[in-house]
Amino acid sequence: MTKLPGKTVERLSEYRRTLLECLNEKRNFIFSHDLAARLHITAVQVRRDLMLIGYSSVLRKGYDVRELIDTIGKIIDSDEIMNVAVIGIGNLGRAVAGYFKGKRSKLNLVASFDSDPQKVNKVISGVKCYPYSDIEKLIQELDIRIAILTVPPDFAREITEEAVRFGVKGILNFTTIPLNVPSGVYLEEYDMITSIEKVAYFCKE
Amino acid sequence: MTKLPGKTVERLSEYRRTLLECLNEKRNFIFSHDLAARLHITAVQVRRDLMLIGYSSVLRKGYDVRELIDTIGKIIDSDEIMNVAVIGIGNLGRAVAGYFKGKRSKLNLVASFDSDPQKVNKVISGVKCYPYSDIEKLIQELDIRIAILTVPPDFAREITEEAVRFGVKGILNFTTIPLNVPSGVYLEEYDMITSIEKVAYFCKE
DNA sequence: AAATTAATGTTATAAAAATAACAATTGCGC
DNA sequence: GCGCAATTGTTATTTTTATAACATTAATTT
Repeated sequence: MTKLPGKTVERLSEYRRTLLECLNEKRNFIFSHDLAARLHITAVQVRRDLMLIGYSSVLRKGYDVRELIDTIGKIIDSDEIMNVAVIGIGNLGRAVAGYFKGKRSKLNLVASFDSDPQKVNKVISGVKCYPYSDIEKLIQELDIRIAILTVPPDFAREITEEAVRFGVKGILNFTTIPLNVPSGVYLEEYDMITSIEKVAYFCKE
Repeated sequence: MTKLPGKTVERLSEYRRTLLECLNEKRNFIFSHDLAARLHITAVQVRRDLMLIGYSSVLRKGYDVRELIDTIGKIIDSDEIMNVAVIGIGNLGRAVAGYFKGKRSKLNLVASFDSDPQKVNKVISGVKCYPYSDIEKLIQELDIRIAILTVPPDFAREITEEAVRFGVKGILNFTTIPLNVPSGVYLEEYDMITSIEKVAYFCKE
């Protein structure tokens, strides 16, 4: 299938998590407008996204929750497990690592990296921390495909360059340093300061 | 001035930080294409954004860095200092609080809140932590306008409801719980899990 | 069983955002 | 001064994203 719009992918991720909550509540069917209401979007948006992934419900009693979870998984998950590393295990790195704990999914957090000798070789937030000098070896041995970058700004560029060189295919950049990566590597940037300043702008006056 | 597009506001925040770096490097003028290159966007995008804020350089030796910093400030900053609180001072809350440290800007981090008695009444990541029971009093006394929400998911809804009731005007939601707020309150949601799953989707195959 | 209701999938339209096109201005070299 | 190159500000176009419109289908009511 040709690649979906970025925004649709984001929402599919949200739909799935909402649907998993539904299962917890023993809800096996859900209408488009219910799903929409939980996420504060419109029912049309939901139906349009599901159209794009080719899902359709036979019944008119809403979507089959389990079935939809599976369908979304087939679209947005990779076939095999994809390994992830957190680079920089400070406060932010630990927060991110925490999200993986106890979750079984296609995304597997297999390592973290840090320069601090106090952290190296310890298990932090559920994942073992390695020194930066091991990055080459471990990206290859553990088949790490995704790097989550939570290092201090000054390290961001060189660490990225290494990670990409040794085979990482996707980067989620939480540093304030804009990165550039070769084509074939997907980069998603998230800048907290920008988000905070945006909130400030839109709530002033 | 009528409100700018959200994406433009985000970029203005990034422009300003890049320009501040320029000042550190003793660069007093910068071309649109230089600024663009540093952020990995196009020069046209830069010029269009600056057009929207009505900035224009008289010289053809690039933009006056200092002047542009000021101009952007006039647009995206509020007139008076705006006070901010971090709600939930776990790993993520501390990471966010850390960004404010030592930065003098129109955004002032004045408090954090947490339920943990170990944290309450201590200074953590440069900001004093208060118990949730003080939220009403402190939002009013300290004139807190912006809340950054980094609490465990189960608390998100009720804390938000309180914060809004007591006068908060902007919320940056880092929890995975979708919030809804009355009109007049600006809400920006950021979902790390979604970002990670998005990276996984776009870098597979 | 026909009419009504409620939900869906899809096409059409609108709004937002990014990109391209281009005229206008300035600095510079000659 | 004059022409050339570089850079800008702005309008026009394209692309992306969201919303609206609507025909269709299954359940429900009468």
